[in-house]
Amino acid sequence: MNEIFLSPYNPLSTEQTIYKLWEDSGFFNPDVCIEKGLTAVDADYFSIVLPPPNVTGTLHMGSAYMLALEDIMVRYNRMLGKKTLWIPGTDHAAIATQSKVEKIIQKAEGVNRHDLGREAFLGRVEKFAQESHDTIVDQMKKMGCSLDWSREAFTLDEKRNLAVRTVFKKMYDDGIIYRGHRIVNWDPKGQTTISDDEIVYQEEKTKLYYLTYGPFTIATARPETKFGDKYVVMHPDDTRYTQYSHGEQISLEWISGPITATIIKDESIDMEFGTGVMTITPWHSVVDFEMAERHNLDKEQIIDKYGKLLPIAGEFAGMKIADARKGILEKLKSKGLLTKEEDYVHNIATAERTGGIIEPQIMNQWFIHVNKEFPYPHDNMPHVQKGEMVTLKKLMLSVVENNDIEIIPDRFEKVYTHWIGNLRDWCISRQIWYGHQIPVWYKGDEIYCDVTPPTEPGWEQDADTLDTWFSSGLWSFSTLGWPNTGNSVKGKTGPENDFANYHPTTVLETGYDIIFFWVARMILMSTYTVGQVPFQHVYLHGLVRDTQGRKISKSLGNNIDPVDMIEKYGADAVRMALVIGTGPGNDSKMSEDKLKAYKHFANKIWNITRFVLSNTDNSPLQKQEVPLTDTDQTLLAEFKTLIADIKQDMDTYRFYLAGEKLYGYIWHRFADVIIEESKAKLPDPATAVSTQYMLRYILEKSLVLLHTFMPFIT
RNA sequence: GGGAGAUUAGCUCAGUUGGUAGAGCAACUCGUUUACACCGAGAAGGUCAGAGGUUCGAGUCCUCUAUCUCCCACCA
Repeated sequence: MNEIFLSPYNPLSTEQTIYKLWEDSGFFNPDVCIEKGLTAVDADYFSIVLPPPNVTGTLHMGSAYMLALEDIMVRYNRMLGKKTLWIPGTDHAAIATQSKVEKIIQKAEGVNRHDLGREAFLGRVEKFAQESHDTIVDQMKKMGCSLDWSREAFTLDEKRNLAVRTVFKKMYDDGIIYRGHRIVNWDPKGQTTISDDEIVYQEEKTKLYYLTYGPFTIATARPETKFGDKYVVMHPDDTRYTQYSHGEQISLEWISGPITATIIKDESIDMEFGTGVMTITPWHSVVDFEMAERHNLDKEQIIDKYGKLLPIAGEFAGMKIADARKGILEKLKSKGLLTKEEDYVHNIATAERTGGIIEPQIMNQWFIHVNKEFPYPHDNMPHVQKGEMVTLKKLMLSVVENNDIEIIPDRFEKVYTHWIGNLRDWCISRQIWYGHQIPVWYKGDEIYCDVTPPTEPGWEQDADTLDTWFSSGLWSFSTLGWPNTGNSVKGKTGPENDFANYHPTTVLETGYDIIFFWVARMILMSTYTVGQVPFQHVYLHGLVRDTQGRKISKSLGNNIDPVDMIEKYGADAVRMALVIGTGPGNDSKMSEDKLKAYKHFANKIWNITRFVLSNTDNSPLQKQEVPLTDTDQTLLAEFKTLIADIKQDMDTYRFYLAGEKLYGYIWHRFADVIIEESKAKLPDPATAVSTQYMLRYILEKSLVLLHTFMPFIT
């Protein structure tokens, strides 16, 4: 017996050297496993792409949970003999990373990105991203992740950029991507558009002001936007206003003087709210914009992109809207137009990353058309025929409704389909610098879109970059060699054949909080671009919260660094604590008590091993069958039943159960009962050999089973 | 406004198709037996939120109620 077993288990001193051994072995690379005869060339495959962590700093416990779950799946399938690929990578996270670096340089040097200029600023961002990347990779290795580092990817590297440009061009040619003046979510603070999903609503207590608008009374929470309102809208069935007809013009006195207003009848009006009459501001409200589109009404800009009032506001022009409100109210009051005000609670839209208050604006931006019909060009989707007229929405719905993709837990299928139902065109252009620049060039009125720039002089590239989720959406296939997959052959080894061998990926394992951001976008991109689902199963994990059940956030300062926990309790204990007791889709709380318990378990395993080795080391134990006592036969049969049970749990994604059963068996059955009873049987020549065989068998198999959960100690 | 989830031992949470309630931590008693005190043995602790229903049998299925959490939409 190795004398290492004489002292308690020390994870810190062993984990790093063990990870090194794994890396040197090359077994995380499926090609090496095939070369060395560990995996059959024609074996089934199992593949996962790692949800790439944002290069905005360090990993948190939530990422550690994700890594633990995925490594468990990957090691399990690799041990089953499947060709197993787990691709590592990181995400440039465009706006998140840019705003983080902007904050850093603002604080440290008092400069903003415009002071530095595009090129110099991007240099800073790249340096920051590189440092974050290195930290994150180190953290992933400390967690014991069996990722194939030879295939590492970055959402903004050259290969992924080629994939982005290729998809953009294809969508542009198909009319799926279009440029147009449409209402978008403008963040005056970040000076960029953001998508609907990047909006965070915050409750605000304010006033609802009632204003006299000719013969009507209208209510508004934002008097500063009302300068240009020249349409007054009511429900066609509202009996209070039957004397007014659609299109009728009336003259009235408004904020800056007399105006002519037009009556509009629209069924979207809620007769119950306020007076049942409202004026509209199509340039700065999504709902009003849609109404204006329906009736072909004029739209006028009131607020500029810095959040300041335009000349239409008369003496208030140039003022920030928040500053102007008071003066505007006074003016309304003095003109006798303000009749009533009451307390009002509503939600205001803010930008997730900058906290800026969103001001809807009509702008010329790039969009992905989710409702445009086109003939489906691929012929390998089980429930969509080649040539069938589809939309991106239909594709996204079809694969989940037909179970081409299984979502675990299944209640999220409803969440997903409901979200698709409400989906609007996706605004993909961003006025930030860090990201994939849009592959479109302009010369006067001419537009040129291609994978490569135009060769003639005089063309200028669109300055905007793409929403970070555009490149993330391609992740399942951009990491597998696409678009250079022309010679990709199933059954042949090497990265050039990855697409044929490993796509669709087997499982996407990620947090339920990014089902819309990412899961849906990957489904959109993959079914459209390569005619395959991106993954066959989606396993959604919950959030890891702090001991008080709060969300981990920077402002609360309650982030636990997994590396600190690994140093204190060992990576194996961290993995067990994260995985056990938490089913898919459920949030969990991280407590040090739980970590301590699994560190003790690691030590228990250590001592079990020490006992078994010291009692079987010098025995003539061979691989061949040993005549077993009835007792030992029963014990082994019981153990084999457990293995079958655990295998079933593993196959049905119930890792939390499998881990708990292993824990319970090893500690409270094997150690507390079987080993205790063996102490009487070992010295007896009649039972010694059988007992030794039985102990050794259970120990070795237990370690194998436990390896997926606790790879280092086992 | 729409939807989802939770409510089980003092605390944190498991409990897969309905069949005698489980784990970790904490607390209690005993034990320092040559794998382990990062241990073992034992005992204690729950009308499984409440009410009704289905069933031979319900924490598990159905209905309603209460409380909490989250997601989506966002009304001038």
